[in-house]
Amino acid sequence: MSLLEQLNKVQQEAVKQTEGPSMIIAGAGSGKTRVLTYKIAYLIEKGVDPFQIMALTFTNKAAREMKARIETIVGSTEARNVWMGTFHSIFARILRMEAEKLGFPSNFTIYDTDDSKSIIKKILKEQQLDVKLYKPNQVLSRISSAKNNLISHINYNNNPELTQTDKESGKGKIGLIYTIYQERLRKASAMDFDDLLFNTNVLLRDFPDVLIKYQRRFRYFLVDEYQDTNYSQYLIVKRLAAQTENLTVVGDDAQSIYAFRGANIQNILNMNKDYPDLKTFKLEQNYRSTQNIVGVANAIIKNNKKQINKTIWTENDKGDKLRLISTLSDNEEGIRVARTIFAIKNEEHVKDSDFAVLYRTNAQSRAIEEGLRKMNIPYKIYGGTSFYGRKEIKDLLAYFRLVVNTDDDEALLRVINYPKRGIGNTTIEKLRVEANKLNISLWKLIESIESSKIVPKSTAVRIMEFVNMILSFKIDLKTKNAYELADHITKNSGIYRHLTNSKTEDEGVMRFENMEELLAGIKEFSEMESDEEGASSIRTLDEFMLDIALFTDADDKNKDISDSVTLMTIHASKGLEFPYVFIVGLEENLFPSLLSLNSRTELEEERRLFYVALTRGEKKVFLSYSESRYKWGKLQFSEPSRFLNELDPKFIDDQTSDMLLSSETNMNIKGPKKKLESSSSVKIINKPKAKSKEIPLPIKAKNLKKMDEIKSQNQISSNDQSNSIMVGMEVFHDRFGRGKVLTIEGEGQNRKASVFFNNSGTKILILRFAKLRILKQ
DNA sequence: GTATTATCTAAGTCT
DNA sequence: TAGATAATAC
Repeated sequence: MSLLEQLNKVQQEAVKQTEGPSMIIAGAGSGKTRVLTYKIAYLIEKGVDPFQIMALTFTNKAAREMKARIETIVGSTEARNVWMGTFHSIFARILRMEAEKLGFPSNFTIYDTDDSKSIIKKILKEQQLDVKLYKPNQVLSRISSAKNNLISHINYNNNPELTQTDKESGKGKIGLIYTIYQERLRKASAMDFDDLLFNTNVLLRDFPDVLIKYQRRFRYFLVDEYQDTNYSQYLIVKRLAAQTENLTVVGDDAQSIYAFRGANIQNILNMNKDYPDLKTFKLEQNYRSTQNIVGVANAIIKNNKKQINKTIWTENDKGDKLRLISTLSDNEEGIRVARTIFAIKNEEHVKDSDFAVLYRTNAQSRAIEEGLRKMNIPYKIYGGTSFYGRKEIKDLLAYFRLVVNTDDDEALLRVINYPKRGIGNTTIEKLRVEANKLNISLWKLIESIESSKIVPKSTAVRIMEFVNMILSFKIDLKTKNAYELADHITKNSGIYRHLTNSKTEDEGVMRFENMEELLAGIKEFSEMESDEEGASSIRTLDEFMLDIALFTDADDKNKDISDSVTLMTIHASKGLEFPYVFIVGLEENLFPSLLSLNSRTELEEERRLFYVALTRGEKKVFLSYSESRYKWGKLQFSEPSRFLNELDPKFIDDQTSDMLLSSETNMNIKGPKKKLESSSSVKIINKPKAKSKEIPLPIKAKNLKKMDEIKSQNQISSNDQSNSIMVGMEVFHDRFGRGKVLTIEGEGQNRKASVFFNNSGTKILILRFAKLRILKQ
């Protein structure tokens, strides 16, 4: 079978081991995804019904990619029937089908972290607890880890160990908060992320018939990134697979980086205890990276004590040594990264999308972004405030949520007075107190607000208008398609008018466009054919809302298409690969994080994180650190990361800037080291001074000053002809030779031309750097 | 009830 | 620095 021929020996054996429990320990870049997809394809070709296969991945993106790959092997009709997705999305789907058994409606809302946090804050207020002591994030993570270990609020309060710990830290009320929190979720017909897994366990534990149903339905289970599963996920898999034990888990203990979220590495280490006849396969050959990269990564991970013994090796080229970039400030770090990318692009003729910049924290993206913008290099950021995290998007989605599930208190509170309709804080507070007293959702209270005497009559009228509006939307839920209804809601709720009015300023324009983008997305969804069996012919808004809370930025399909540099956290980069990788911010207290230095386990997780980052690289890896960095608006000095000391010098090229620049750009950025150092050190010292000078200036003058700064920094070479180049001219480029200008874009610094060169095809050039000579006007 | 201003405090990673 | 919340004026 040709399928197997594309795999190495161990990979083949892993694929052919279809029956019974098996574990694949897959080193970084060893073709893990390949094995997983081929195994699924192999099962299907062997005659297994795709409906009987469940494949669990870590991200939606991974699921989508895997599905696409399987499609190319077995065809789309077969591939589409495999149940493939994240734990959260797959089990949300099952929970919706079985919801009433647990006392939930099938259209329950999934609360995201913001919703959860806002509930916690309200509870703290009601209970008059100190927000500084009970930090919402901490409370939430305590609750979350309880849930991930399947400790219900009842068990929590009955667990002396847990309650004792809370008391000792002065937070004895966490158990109570947990209880109230769960009540609120229940009242709102909502589940948070952890509940999706927790309640799946409850379902499979308390309803044997349901368990049997799914055990019969699914005969083959495959779990990707098994090292990052938590107890809750582990138990779901164990329960479902108990019947056939046709379970394949794939993972790499060296890449376990989600312990903070409850991931338990024991799940992988103890596999053979749960399954005595477990077959284990080790994939140790790396197909991704150069020998140098593999060598560095191996040396780094050796510093960790706990790990499964394995040796990653590669037949790939030796490759270049890893390069170290050292800068004086975070801004300079951004510029240096950008310049290096620019130089490599020119030198090696590679795409923007061949580059990734990886960092430990999202906050680091800004300096990098600035650098890239200055060099006109397109980039896309994954994570951070995602599209769905934007205020205007959340507001609009809140309307949709409320229409789907009127008990969704968080959604209601978001929109009851947005846009303003005269229902202010005092009223809302009254309603909340009353609803809590009656133990009902806000909607149930306001539905019959007229007959109660909670608020003055004029306010009650306004509330009724709101209620009727939502009800009028709800009528159309099953008759209109998602887009028609979404559009209708947007226009009739006042949101459309509100955003149109705010369009006068730059930020307003963006919000308006975001709204349009969301609607466009819903339109696309409405026109898509449903792949559910027996689904009705129209795709409705409640279908669209099903797992919208589970979508993240990384799932944005549009991002995959554009040719641009990728910026993301190392966590988000897991499973991905790029020819050129920059790992930035390698400084003590940043990477490893200050918060990880208390324990060996946490430090080892940071080191695994570094390992993951290194092993993303295919051809070249750059490591950068800065001697100072802005944190909380203040300049902080930093020392190089301890991880840099762990690097084996024989893999490292420690000549910083000069080596990085190609001859071509070198001409433009002549003597960069000296210039940069002096200019940036001046910048650091001057920063506070400049600031105090700036304060009295009116805003406009301040902006002008900033523009000047940017301009002067960007004045790398004053190329005289660059502005006189026009479409149609014949030009000469030092490297590409003779060419013809096809189009011109941008102004001044940003002026770009696409030029067709006789020898090397069409190139987009930034005129400021390209040094084109005009041959013929 | 709403708009504007002042003050506080937070940034660790994600479904 | 920036977003969230509290305080203040209208």
